[in-house]
Amino acid sequence: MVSIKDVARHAETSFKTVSRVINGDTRVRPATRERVNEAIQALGYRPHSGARMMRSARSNIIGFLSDRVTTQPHSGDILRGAQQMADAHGRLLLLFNIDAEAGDEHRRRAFELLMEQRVDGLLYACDYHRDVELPPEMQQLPAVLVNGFSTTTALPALVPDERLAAQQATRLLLAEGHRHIAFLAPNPRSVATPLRTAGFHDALIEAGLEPSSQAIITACVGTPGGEEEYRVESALAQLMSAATPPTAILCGQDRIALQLYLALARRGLTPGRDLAVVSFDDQQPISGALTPSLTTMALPHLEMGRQAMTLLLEGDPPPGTLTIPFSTTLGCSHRRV
Amino acid sequence: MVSIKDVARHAETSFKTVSRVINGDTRVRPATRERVNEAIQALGYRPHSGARMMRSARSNIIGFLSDRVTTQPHSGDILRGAQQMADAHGRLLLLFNIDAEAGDEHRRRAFELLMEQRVDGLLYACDYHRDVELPPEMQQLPAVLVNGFSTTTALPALVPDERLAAQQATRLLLAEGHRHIAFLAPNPRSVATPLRTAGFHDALIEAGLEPSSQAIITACVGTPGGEEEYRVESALAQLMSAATPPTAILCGQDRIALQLYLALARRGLTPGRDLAVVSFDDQQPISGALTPSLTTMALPHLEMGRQAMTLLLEGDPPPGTLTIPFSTTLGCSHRRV
DNA sequence: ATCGGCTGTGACAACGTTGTCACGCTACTC
DNA sequence: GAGTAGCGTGACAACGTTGTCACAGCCGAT
Repeated sequence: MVSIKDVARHAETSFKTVSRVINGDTRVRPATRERVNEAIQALGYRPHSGARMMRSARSNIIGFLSDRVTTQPHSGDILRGAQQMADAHGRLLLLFNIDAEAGDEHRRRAFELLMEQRVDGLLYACDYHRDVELPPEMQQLPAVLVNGFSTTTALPALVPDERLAAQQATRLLLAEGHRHIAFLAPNPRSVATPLRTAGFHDALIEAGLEPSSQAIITACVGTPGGEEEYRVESALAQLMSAATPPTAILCGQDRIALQLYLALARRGLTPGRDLAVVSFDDQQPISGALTPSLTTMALPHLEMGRQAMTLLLEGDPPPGTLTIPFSTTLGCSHRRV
Repeated sequence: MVSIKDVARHAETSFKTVSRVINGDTRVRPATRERVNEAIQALGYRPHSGARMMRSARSNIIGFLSDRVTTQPHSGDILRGAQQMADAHGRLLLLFNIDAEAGDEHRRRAFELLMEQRVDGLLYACDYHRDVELPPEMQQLPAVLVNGFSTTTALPALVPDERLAAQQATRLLLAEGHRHIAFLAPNPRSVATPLRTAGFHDALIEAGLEPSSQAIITACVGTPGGEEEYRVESALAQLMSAATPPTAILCGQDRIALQLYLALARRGLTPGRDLAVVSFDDQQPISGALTPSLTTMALPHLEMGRQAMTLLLEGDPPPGTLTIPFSTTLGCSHRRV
């Protein structure tokens, strides 16, 4: 491998001057600088990050520890956002993904390996919004938690603003004139569920409606096997047979919306025409394929990844949880009946 | 930061002996080894990868250059698989994701940055199965291409076996007794489309059927805007109004299957009961939410990631393209009418 | 003419680690 | 009892880079 000394020899100067050129030191005569740059080109010289690291005690590498990320579809957007901002700051991302099956000691080892690489900071990303128990040693370096929060550690954390999103989604339906809105709630064990329910309530109260008069049905439950089971067909049957059936349905997840689309189709009903539908998540494979197009609150995964990295690199992030708003993906499904 | 010399001082030995202990050299007296290990624990010593790198000219890091991976849902499984095997071999993954918007010079820079980190090898992952133009400098180090192939470079490559998968999927339907099978083909501009079509033909011929008598309809076309447009509703109408309507439909993509489910529901038809349906990809958000459960040929993304990394680390992979079989996700939708 | 400061350059040490070589000690062979 | 082999250990150099310091040459101010 060609080193800085080879370049110096080729450019007929000292290797120190080459170092200066590489690091943009202004105190190099233009002619010398030119010679050095030519030599670098000619020899295909690449600075050795290891040696740099040793001298400067910085690696320009950020560790990305992901807790089952990429298991859930599209949560990889966190990674993508983080990568974008890391790149913008001239950093690289060292990835370590912990699979669901892996135990705590695996996570500890992952952390250890990243530390050996002398990463300058750490992002810890969760696959879905949840409370995560972090090993205390994680406080040894600047770290930001993404898509999760930690009650045991005082780390800055970024989570999606579930409550606000639910409020916004409900407002969309209220603005279309709906007064009977049902909520098909996701898995009650999910952190997001009570928050989305609360946001639903917020909007109703704001509109002068009585939350208790609106139907909330749990449409997804976890099975003992860890799988999730959906009960949308029966929920819809229950809703439609009520004294005053809803004219709009807020789905707690795109998967629920998908099932609702199917259940409606079986009844000869079309979302956005016979019944308004709004959903959460904006999972592309679903939201991009449903017709009529689904109006859904898009999880800000990309944005969280970007902001987390920015926070880590620019800010001196205060401990505490920051909420990031969803964005609204407007389709036709929420339109006025 | 605590160094090897601090450990040596604490263990009352030379720093060289500490180095031996760390590197598992057997020629260290057990008592000494014990002392050293205690010192390492006590001081929280972590070897400095940069220094190691400099001495050994190896980084134990594999570069993962991804061409828009994580843009497509679930292609992140390639990353996950690669990570699994890298970990199993004691390597770390340095990620660089190139977004769709980015130009060629961005990719070149990404490569350059990975080289500066002295990665021991490189995985180049595509978001979907396609031909990819690679910069020639990529041949400077061991590299494997995943989910794509390169006609301009002689690199080992791994791609999903589209043709075989289509044949297997079709066989499933034939085994259920179907003799009239339609194929709703994906975007004709996709590399997978002709291969899946060929596999469909293979199975028909194998079963003594005349391919030309089976309907093939393109159900997805690219729009000038880069988006994809689905035409499943009209395709189904066309199929069902034919003289001999199909009793089974092979969908070229899960997204098509999703639309087919909806179109069938509108007609009061149920997949797996009134009409057999088999699909490709196994995109979790769709395949996990459709009822009746979808029978679909699962893209071997995880497996490709694993094998690519294994090839890179263990084998001396020969140039050329290797095909990896899909796995079959059995649902109810392919069942006998 | 002398001095002080600025500019461009280079010599040298240091970062933390591993490879090479050599040393002293023990245990075995003849 | 001398020679030899091997084991455990340490001294030292080297990896490629940057930080510190010094020096030579030039300029303008005194």
